[in-house]
Amino acid sequence: MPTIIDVAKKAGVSIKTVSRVMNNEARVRSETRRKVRQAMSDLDYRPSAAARQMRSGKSTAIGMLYSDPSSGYQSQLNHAMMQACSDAGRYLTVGLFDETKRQWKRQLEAFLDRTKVSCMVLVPPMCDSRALHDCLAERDVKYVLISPSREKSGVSSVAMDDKRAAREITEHLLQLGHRRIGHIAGHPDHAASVLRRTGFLDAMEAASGRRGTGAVVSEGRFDFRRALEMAETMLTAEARPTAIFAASDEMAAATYMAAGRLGLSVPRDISVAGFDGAPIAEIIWPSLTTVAQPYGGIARAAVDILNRVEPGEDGEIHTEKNIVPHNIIIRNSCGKPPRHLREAK
Amino acid sequence: MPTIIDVAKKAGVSIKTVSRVMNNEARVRSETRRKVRQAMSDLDYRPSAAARQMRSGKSTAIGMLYSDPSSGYQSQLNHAMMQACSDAGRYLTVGLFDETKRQWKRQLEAFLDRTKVSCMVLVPPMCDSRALHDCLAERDVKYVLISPSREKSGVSSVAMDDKRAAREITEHLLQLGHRRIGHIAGHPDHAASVLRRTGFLDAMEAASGRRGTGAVVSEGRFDFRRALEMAETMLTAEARPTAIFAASDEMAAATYMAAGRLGLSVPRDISVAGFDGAPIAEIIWPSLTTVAQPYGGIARAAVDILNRVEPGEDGEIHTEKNIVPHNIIIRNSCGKPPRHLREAK
DNA sequence: GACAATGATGACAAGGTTGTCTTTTTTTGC
DNA sequence: GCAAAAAAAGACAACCTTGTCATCATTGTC
Repeated sequence: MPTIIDVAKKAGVSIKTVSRVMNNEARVRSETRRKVRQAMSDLDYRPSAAARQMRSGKSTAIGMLYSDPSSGYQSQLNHAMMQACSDAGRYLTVGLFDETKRQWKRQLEAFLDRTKVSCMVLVPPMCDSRALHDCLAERDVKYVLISPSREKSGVSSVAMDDKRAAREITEHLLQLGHRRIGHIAGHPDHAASVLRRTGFLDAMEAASGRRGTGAVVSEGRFDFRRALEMAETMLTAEARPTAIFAASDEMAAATYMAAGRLGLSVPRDISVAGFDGAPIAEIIWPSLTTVAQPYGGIARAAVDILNRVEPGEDGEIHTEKNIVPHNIIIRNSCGKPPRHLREAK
Repeated sequence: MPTIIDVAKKAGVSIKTVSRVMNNEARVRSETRRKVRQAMSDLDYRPSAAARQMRSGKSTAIGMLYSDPSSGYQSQLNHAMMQACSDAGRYLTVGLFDETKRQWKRQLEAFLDRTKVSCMVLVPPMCDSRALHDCLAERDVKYVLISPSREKSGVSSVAMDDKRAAREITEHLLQLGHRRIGHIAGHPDHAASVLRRTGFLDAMEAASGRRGTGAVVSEGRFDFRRALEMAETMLTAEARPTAIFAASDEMAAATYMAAGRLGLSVPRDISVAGFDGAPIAEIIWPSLTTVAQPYGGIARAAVDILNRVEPGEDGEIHTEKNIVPHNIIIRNSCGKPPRHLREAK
């Protein structure tokens, strides 16, 4: 493996100059810079993370805390972050973190001491903890929030537009001819749940001209069993909806099960749409129309922001709120409403 | 943060001696060893990973390759490994790895060069790739296999006993009074599928006295839709089974759905058991009786082996095949067979 | 044309650990 | 009780990078 010394020899400069070029310091002639860059790529040189960390006391890795292993959201994001870091030539260091425990602060400090990370990505629900923010600020760690419930001044964030996605998938159902649509909402404490519900209601209002018309909302709270009950209630009601939009793919799967119990076929008798783009959406049958969370885009944006944060570093951090575009994935779970239930426009 | 120098001063010895104690080298008097250990814990000293890596050119982290992000198995194991490493005071460095791509070897070498890991954990399906083994051996990387299809001499492995677990959960169904039991098997290429099917058939044979009696096996191949079809076929057959044991929790969920469509209630009309202990098993309703893969135990055992491999290192590696005990989780998806379908003992 | 100011580059130390070699202490054998 | 051998402990360099300070070259000013 070539070292900085090899590069310096090859470029005919001192090692310090190579260091300057690597770190984008000023005061290097562009001609020299070019020579050094050339030598670096010729030798396929990669700086030693260990040596850098030793000198500066900081790791170049990006830190990420991870609380709930069973959460599909966190593991998907984890994977996307690994990919994004890898693509950007950086590393991801994940730490297990239980924010509900008393000693969370010690746990966090141990993580920071051991890994020496100087920049982090905060995911829900940790990204909303004020105490966590304070702790990181105190130790001078830069961070980016992913899908926070509320923005924080001076801190960049990355998120998808939940409200708009919910509106769009509802519009898809409306376009198919559905006029009476149920929504199984997530847990009201999650910011995303509220946004999705609002997007749904907005679309219904735009279609009917009046808020609430044709919309049936119940709280599934991201809980399979509860969603199962809610869906059963909806589907046995007098004027049952012809489509159900669930705020998560799991709850959509529960809706499938409720439909199955009642002898209703998806999508012939009842259309179902989900949200998340979870693996289960592809797995279950018929495959589920859903909103794919742009995990990859979110992760790339987060890494990108952290990459740009470093160089400036003179206090003037450019804060941004990044909205990553999502995708509606049309699969086989939505069709036209059954003829006898179609309402006049 | 205290350094090795602080420890040496506190213990009244040279830094080299502290280093010797840390690395469990011979030639240190037990009295001295004690003093140093005391000083280390008094100061809450942690060696700097960066400095160590710089000196030795090797990272102390444990490497792990990760291919399929949507695989619940891999993400569960990933989490368990993080936990186990954290408990053992080590780090986990994961790399994304696509063994189907042509340039997998370059990808692997880049991973090794960049991370400098000297010991790794190989998970299915990578752990069965002979080429991968050769590549690691060539670069002198120690590794442990997790649930390999076949053992490799000179390499330790960790696994659960799939056959026995399948036998046990089948026995549970037999004890409840079921005599005609269906099995939806996994993909025949997976070693685990074959073991689970064998365990099932063994239990059925032990109960009935003849191989195959009362057993209905079909191949679900770990595919939701296929499992749905298989379950439907089983449940509409003339002499339908009163219980179905699926080789994965997902396929068990498909069985729930098939039952729902046919108007059968779980567990009143049909008992269902799964395998894996996936999050979905807790989520769906009724909650699923299943075999919990001992992810935590497997990860701990793997880390443990790697911890012990290092010190010896004098060629004589103690190879072991480690079987980690599993747990059958009894939930609410299995009951007695419906009265009219019970057969005489 | 001499001097200062600025820009570009280099020499060297430091950071925490371990390998090599050396020195000191203890044990063994007579 | 002494020499030799073995065990225990230490001194010092090396690993690769970056910060500090010094040096050299160029430009601008009077």
